[in-house]
Amino acid sequence: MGRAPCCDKANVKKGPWSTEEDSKLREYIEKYGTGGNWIALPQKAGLQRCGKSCRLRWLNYLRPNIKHGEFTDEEDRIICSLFASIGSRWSIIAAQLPGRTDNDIKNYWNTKLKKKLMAMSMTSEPHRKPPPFPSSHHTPSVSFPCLSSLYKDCTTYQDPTRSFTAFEPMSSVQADLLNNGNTTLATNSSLIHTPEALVNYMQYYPMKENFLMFGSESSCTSSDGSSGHISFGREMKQENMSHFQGFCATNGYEDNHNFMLNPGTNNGGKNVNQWAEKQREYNLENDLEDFKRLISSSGNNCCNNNFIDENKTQEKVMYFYY
DNA sequence: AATTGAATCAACCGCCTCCGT
DNA sequence: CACGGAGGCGGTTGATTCAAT
Repeated sequence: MGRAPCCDKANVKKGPWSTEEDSKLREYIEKYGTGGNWIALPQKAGLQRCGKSCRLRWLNYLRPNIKHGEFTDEEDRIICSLFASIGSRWSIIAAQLPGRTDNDIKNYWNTKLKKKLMAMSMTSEPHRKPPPFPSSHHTPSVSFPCLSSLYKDCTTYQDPTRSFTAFEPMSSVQADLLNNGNTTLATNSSLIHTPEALVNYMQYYPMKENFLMFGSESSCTSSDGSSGHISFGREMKQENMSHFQGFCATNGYEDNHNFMLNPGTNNGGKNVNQWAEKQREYNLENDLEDFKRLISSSGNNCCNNNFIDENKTQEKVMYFYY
């Protein structure tokens, strides 16, 4: 037996809203508010609609200050940046764009922006190949000295075309992004911060579910793990953390932060890194406030936010996947 | 002008989370 | 702690509009 429906499906109207219905709903809410009870609202307002439908209509269309029409370049940039940082958390993205609804942004992304970015990428760099696997002569130009040592560990890399096997593809993405010639990459909290970088990433290394990267592309503290911040990917639940493998690249592998993995041992040419310590710090589920701060700091120099200790120079990046 | 396929976007569905009991 | 109801969310659908032929 399934859950009880939220309303009497037989007696509610579905489909597009008429102007009369819109008027009724708008007038009622302007006069009485929602009363904190959407389920009861349609009856009170004289509407033969499901409460959820009323809520959706109000939030997405009728409420004041809703912005319709073309998205601006700035809005595009914000959407790209946040999508790269948090994935399809449309309500959170919408919260950063006054007047825009999650539904709007979702539709815009799915129907236009994604294609726009792809087209932009293909037009600007039609010859572009997947980022080559980095070698010792392919050291990132932006301050990321740790990557050179990281590359040395990537000896098992076999197929540069697809998939996140071991650690290497992600590091090549990282290197490519950093070599993208885009200065914002080095200063903002989101590594994939520009449309071009995002497209480049998506094109060759499609986003995997449950992928998350910790760390900073810029200076970070090294002693307590407090500098690590979510740079890219999606949330992961704490109960899944034990299934993660990953690595940590720092200037000194001896570090053992509470959110870090122990450095991988070389096992027949393969890195075998194990989740080693506490897992709490950067779980989006648990740290919504930190996460919000991260979002709100997007676009600011990372040294000004709470996640970065500007006095420390050691750099690190962590990738986790499963 | 008619047809057809693509694009758009409002709305729905079902799952998850939160909160009161 | 368990349960149930309501709100919230993201994915998907389908009607409508647009563009190409």
